[in-house]
Amino acid sequence: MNSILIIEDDTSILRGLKDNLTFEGYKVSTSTNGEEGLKKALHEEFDLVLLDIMLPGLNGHEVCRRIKKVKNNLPIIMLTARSSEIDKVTGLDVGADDYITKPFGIPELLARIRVVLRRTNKLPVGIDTYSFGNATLDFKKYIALFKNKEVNLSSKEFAIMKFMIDRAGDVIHRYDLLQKVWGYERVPTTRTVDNYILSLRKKLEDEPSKPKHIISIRGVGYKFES
Amino acid sequence: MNSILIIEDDTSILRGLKDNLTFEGYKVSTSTNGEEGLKKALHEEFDLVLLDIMLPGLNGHEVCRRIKKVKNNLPIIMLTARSSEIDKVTGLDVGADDYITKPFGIPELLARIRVVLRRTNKLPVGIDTYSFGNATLDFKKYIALFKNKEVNLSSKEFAIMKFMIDRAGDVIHRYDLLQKVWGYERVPTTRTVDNYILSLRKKLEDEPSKPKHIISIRGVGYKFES
DNA sequence: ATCTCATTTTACATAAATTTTACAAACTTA
DNA sequence: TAAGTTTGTAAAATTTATGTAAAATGAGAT
Repeated sequence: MNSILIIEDDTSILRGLKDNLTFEGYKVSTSTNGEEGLKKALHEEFDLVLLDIMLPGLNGHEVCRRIKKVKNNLPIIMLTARSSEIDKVTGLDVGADDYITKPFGIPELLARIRVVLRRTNKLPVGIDTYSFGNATLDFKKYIALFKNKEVNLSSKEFAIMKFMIDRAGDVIHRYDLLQKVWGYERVPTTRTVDNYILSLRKKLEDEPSKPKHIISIRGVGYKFES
Repeated sequence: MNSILIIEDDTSILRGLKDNLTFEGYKVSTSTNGEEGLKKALHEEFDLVLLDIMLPGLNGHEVCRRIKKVKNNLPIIMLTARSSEIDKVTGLDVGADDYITKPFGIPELLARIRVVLRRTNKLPVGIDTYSFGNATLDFKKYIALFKNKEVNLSSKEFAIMKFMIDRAGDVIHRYDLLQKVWGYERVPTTRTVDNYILSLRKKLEDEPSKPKHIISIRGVGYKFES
């Protein structure tokens, strides 16, 4: 069951959201002001935060920025009032994963929540090793085995594999990889990605030049298949 | 619910439009001048823009051009006072999807809106595979099957199929295909399109020379029919 | 400071996609 | 039917993306 934290000062909207999300099977926790919400987000464990931009005290942008500073991987969807001139660019700039404009329908919100959760999904809790072909990766101990022999993967290589394995079967755009693995600002030449792919293939594929798991989709990006 | 942005400086027309469209169930946002309208169009999410040509400051043509430059797929219907041929032509030239001449009746406007929205409708959210005849396309995984065997489609071929399938049943002008799939600047010989069509038929039709799904409309372009 | 390793950039080769060209076939129109 | 278009088709020519290795850069550790 996924847990969601809602930070929203309008109690009628808050109640509506909570009821709907609870009904959908999410574990919901709420907060009506920025400071408290931030504290909860940082100290408790959530899978997603719904964050209103207009908040008394600490505003949504600031809360978002501070959450992301500490918990970069905690996904955040911003709720913005339609009449306000807030543009989505600044919202996403601040690190939010998505935004939705009020008034919004619950189905739309649910859809976005599913997308974000899916996108940021981690390996099932408790399991932090993954095997494919002759390779086994332990994402907790940062140990990689190939044909039962330890091979050295850098932390970025682990990050890439994690990202791809979490989305096994989906085509991953080069751009997404750069955004999500390398971070926001950082935009190295896209060839960097290719070189990592090359290196990972060398380390984890039986025949690096005929990869079975780390596959190119020309014109788009790469795909991991177990 | 579809959202519409109206950019119109005459406040009485604006009010009338807004009321009518709201009543019809659209989510309506408005703007009375070019600059602001442009900003909204670019930074917020709309399904359609109604754009007056005569605007103080930035005129409608210019707004249209700039919107299309960034959001090529955001449909725009121009509202024009003069019914001169010139206006129509330059209006469509600038990238508008349709135009309507004042004074117009609300039923006519509604009809055009429906047409434009229908035309630009994408595959239903969450569904990213599509089947017809013996072919199945997965637009997310970039996998194409024909008679249950995987065939290789390039990313551009996928893009063309996506474009046509989204408009299934509509005749698609060669020119549109070039504009929308290839982008603005890029204008290869139209024979390029034909060659892609040829290639797609070979890959996805039972009898490539007697296509059942990817159909030619002489003098216009092509049409996809499931 | 020097060494080591991870990371990024550069450069070039190669494979694949894309575009152009050319001509045949089909259709339109007068 | 003949002339003029438009489309089908294959193959050649060109461009672009990716594979790949090696050099340059940077950040820590000794």
